Amino acid sequence: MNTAPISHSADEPRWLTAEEQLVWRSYIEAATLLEDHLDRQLQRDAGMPHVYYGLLVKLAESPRRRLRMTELARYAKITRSRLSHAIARLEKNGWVRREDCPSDKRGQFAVLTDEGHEVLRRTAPGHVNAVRQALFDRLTPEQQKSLGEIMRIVAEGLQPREAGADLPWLR
Amino acid sequence: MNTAPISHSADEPRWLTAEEQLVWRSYIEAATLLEDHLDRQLQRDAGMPHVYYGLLVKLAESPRRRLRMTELARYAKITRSRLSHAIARLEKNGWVRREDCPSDKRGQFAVLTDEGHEVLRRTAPGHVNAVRQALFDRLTPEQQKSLGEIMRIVAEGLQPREAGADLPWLR
DNA sequence: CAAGAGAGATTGAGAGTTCAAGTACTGGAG
DNA sequence: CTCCAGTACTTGAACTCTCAATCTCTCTTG
Repeated sequence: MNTAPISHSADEPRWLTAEEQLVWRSYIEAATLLEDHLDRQLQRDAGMPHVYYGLLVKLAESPRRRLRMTELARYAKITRSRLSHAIARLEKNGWVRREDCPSDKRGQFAVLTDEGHEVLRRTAPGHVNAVRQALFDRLTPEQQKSLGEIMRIVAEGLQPREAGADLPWLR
Repeated sequence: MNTAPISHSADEPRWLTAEEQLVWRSYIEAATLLEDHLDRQLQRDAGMPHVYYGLLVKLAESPRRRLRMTELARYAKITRSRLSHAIARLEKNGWVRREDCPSDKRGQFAVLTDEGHEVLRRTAPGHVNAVRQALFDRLTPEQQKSLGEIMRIVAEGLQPREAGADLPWLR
């Protein structure tokens, strides 16, 4: 049975094939479910959404537990605006503190407080466990490796671009 | 050099290995960047976030372009509450209309309007293009296949569970 | 058939995110 | 030194999402 010819004329979009649609659908579903799952887990056990938790982790891994706002935003792949709001909230919780940058009066450091570090220490095991259960425990080593490669490629493709706008790294 | 033995005692959490951390990091980054990218693309070109677009697509694919609220929520992997708010917004735009279910007075159908269908027709090419550019064009056929399998597994693992709470399918 | 458990959907308030605009400062060109 | 384009960060408003009710209706059970 011949269906319409696959002519990729200039304005005829290249629709997703049936297989591609399945892949895409699976991706969307898993990504949605996973993010929701982790958000719930962390909201319940640590009192913050997944993104916020990630910010604390980045800070904990940084020298002197501090990072410039822009840098932290870049690492976390979020906008500066979003980060400002997030840090404001975390500051209210006493988990992060802001500090002026001595060498650049415009600059701010986000600094993980001892209290913030303690929250991480207490909740990290539960979180790792959730990630394992949802992802790693279900995949073969080959699949894990493959997933890493794939996501690295995708992330790279959407990354930095040259500077510009409010989001040097986004678009 | 011997580091601490890898004893998985009951309360000692199984931390992620270095490789696992890299995979997880890549996943988070790619997922964040991708969702943001598509949200921007669709907000700009179609005037709605990615999730809302997905809702219209599901409706368009359904018989008589309609779906019960709960069913639509289940397909889209979101809570009923979220869906209610979303449909309210889409209704304001004139892209969706609600209809009572004749056989169950509690039930509601979300129905795609002609206007809604037209929005999809107009914006689908650009969206498919964005998805291709960000994902499919960068992956080999094997990687695409692999990604599909992986995400299917993950989604399945977080899926339904038995009935209960507000989210029969989410935990 | 009355009672009550449970399903289907919505609501409102609080929390988080986006977008566009604003403030404060830096660094290089003239 | 002065300008000023560009960088660093914040802000407020509009929008979206979550969570805990709430409301209506269905269905089972005694």
